[in-house]
Amino acid sequence: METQKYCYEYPRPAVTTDCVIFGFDGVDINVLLIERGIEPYKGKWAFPGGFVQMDESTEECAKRELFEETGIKDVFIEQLYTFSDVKRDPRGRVITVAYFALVKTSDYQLLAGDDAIKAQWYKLKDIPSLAFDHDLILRIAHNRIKGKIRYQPIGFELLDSKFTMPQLQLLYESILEIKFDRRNFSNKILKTGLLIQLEEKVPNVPHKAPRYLMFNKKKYNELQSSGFNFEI
Amino acid sequence: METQKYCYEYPRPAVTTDCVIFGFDGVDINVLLIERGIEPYKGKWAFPGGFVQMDESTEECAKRELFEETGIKDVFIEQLYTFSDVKRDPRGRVITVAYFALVKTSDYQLLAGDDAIKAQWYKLKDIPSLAFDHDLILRIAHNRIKGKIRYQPIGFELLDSKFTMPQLQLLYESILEIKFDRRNFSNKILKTGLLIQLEEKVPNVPHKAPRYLMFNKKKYNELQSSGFNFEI
DNA sequence: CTTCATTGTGTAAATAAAACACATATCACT
DNA sequence: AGTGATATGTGTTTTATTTACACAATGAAG
Repeated sequence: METQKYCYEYPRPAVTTDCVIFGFDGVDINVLLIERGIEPYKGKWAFPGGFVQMDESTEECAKRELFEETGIKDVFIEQLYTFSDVKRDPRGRVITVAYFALVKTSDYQLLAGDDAIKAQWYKLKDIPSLAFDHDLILRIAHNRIKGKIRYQPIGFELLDSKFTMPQLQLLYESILEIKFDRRNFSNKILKTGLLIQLEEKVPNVPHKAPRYLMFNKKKYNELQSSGFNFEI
Repeated sequence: METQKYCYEYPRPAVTTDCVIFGFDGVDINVLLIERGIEPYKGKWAFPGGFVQMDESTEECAKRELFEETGIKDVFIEQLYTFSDVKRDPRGRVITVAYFALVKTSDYQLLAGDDAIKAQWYKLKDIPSLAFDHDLILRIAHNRIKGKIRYQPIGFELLDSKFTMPQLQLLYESILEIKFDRRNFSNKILKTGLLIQLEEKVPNVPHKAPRYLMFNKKKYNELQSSGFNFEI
């Protein structure tokens, strides 16, 4: 065929990347999905992603596709897992290297929806059945951030620079899907010495107002380089 | 060219797998390496691995190549990481999915060395500089087993089915590169209920003989399915 | 000035981890 | 047979961490 111009001695699988972007909106954990405009799985939702080019690493590919399909850039992504089931893509042999990230939804503006590609945040608990093996990928990605958030203070980056203890607790609870005792959670977090307590309080609430807190990133970096380990 | 018979509309990277097999010989941690017989890196040592075929997953490929190059089979391997640097292979664009495993060297017989391919165990501390980016892959794999051994009882599988408490402690200490208090280590391990204590003792030692122990795999599976978490 | 909802700050009890001591088994040597 | 050297088996005590739990204080609404 005329268009089949890249030829090799042995057959090669196609290689794609996919991005599982978790976004916290202050209340819920969301996942960034794309509505597929073409077959296979036309009309179904899937993770942003696409084919790896010859001059880019898989990580660069994941970031590029994420930007092209959703308008989101400058995200710190991490490799999740490589999915290589022979039958995972009906188009043929496709291996995908999946990446994940955890961001604050308000930091990013999604592409307008009138495009061929429609990008949208879905609440984690409302995710529909996805294209390809993306249900599996999502489950593995969610497990990964559950493990990660307990040992790295990534949680703080999902809130505004000023936040409250109840907000922080809600965030941890919604990712880990467990409940903490309010008093124990507060004690444990404060004991790390990584939070700066401001005098300012949340205005206009019909009850005792919580104080604002800030994450002490400088202190965290110091502690980290002296062998300290964060843990919730 | 006549042999270039697999053609695609867009260029595709080649996909390979590599296996980092750690082997415990009762004293040291070893790594299984292959001496390369052809360019590039001819004469250098590298991990067993090779090109993914169209009818196999990357995991199946890793196991197949491991068997073909070393004679080792029936190993439980786990995915480590996918390396995709554009320049990581001088032959062209090659993405590799790396796997790792931790085994007992005495369980496996390596292929005879008169073959084109020479497979050999190297002590972890005596590893030479490796082909491709395999130094990097090794470093990442070693960090992974350090983390893994604390949360999964993989250590037990590196010893004979009958082993002693001092042997087990030595194994943990050599992988983790830390020392445990003999009595606390023993208490903690026994408290899990995962060890069966035999009456039989080690013969011909010039001191009080330790009893043999066995790992209670059945009980571990039961506990695991009811949500128990192993931790050292 | 009372009510409601929610925050701030503990303390006591339970559990887990770390530090520590003595009796015992086996071989080698006298 | 007795003694010494070496390493195991089995605790207890002390310390630190985690969990459970209670009451006073704040700010808006009625």
